[in-house]
Amino acid sequence: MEIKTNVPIPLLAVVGPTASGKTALALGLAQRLDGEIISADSMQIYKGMDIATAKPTQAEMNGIPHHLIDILDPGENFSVADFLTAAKSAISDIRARGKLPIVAGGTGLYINTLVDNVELSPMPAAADIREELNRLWAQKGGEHLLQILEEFDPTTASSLHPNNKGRIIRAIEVYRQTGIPISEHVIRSRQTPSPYHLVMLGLHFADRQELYDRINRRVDAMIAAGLLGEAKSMLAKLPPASTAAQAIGYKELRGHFAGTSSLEESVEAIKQETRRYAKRQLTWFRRDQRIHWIEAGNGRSTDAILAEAHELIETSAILQ
RNA sequence: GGCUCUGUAGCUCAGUUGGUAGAGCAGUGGACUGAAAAUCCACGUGUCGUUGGUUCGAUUCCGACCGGAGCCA
Repeated sequence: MEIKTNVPIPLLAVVGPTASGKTALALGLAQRLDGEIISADSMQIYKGMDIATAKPTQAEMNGIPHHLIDILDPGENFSVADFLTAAKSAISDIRARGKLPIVAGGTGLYINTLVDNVELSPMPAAADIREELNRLWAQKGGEHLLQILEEFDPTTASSLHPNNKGRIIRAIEVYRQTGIPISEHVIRSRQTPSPYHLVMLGLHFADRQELYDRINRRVDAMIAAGLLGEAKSMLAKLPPASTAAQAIGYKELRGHFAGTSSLEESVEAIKQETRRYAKRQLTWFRRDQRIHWIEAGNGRSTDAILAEAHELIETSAILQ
């Protein structure tokens, strides 16, 4: 759905690592600014994945409309492209209602693709090509596929490491389907300027350990809230390769359910994987100079964070 | 109290026939365009327990001391 207007669309983005308090901040802002929330989270998309994804409950949502949460069954596939379509459509609906769209979430790729107004070119699924390339990978290895890629897309080939199977295969797949190198697609996708009057807020922790402590505590709380049961029933019905089965909090419990590792070990693994995930998110968001970082640690209250965020938004004048 | 073993990176441990040391894990930094909670890359200086001695040179050999473990009393 195209948004036809020359007037910039106000858009608020709330980003940060997992367990940093994005949900609470986005909710507070939605209440104050008459907004609606668009979740940019690759796992909260799925129904039933509630505890592991720290999805806000109906009560916590407090009447604020949330978009892109619980829209798919866990076995279904989803991608950035699907996110982009759905998020744009949500924005235009929210605008039509005269409300402020607030995109909040930890999936950096989703956030950036939306906020930068990336236009992905049509790309039909090509399971057969992918399968063939996977076979070739198994037979001849990454160097060989990289050489193939080099022939028609040296730019991408030189930026990929031979071990990076997924990206190499994807790059070849794109060229085979469209006749255009993926590096060229990337350039074309960025030609339309962003229609948004954007304010990006990021939650920051001066002390990394404080974030990690929050993560550790949240995992314990998830266990207390029944993560084991949720994980068991999800894993039972999901194909191991599905996106949903890769959620942190499920895959680490496989060993426990199989009896090959103790519950304690599995819980430690969840904590560790969550910390690593947070670190990757920090790397992703750190490079974005547009983000206004708000200190969320050092014992700052939700109200203080909210007040600072509110002030930043007012000075940005996006709500004119 | 005696004997034996042991003390090296945040952790578990290698190693140096004497020339100041390296793996795994943890951790840190980075990349990222249809699976992104995924995937991939890079990064190892540490009073070699302390202190004396021998030596051109000691983390390495010897002594004492301080931790830890075990056995005997």
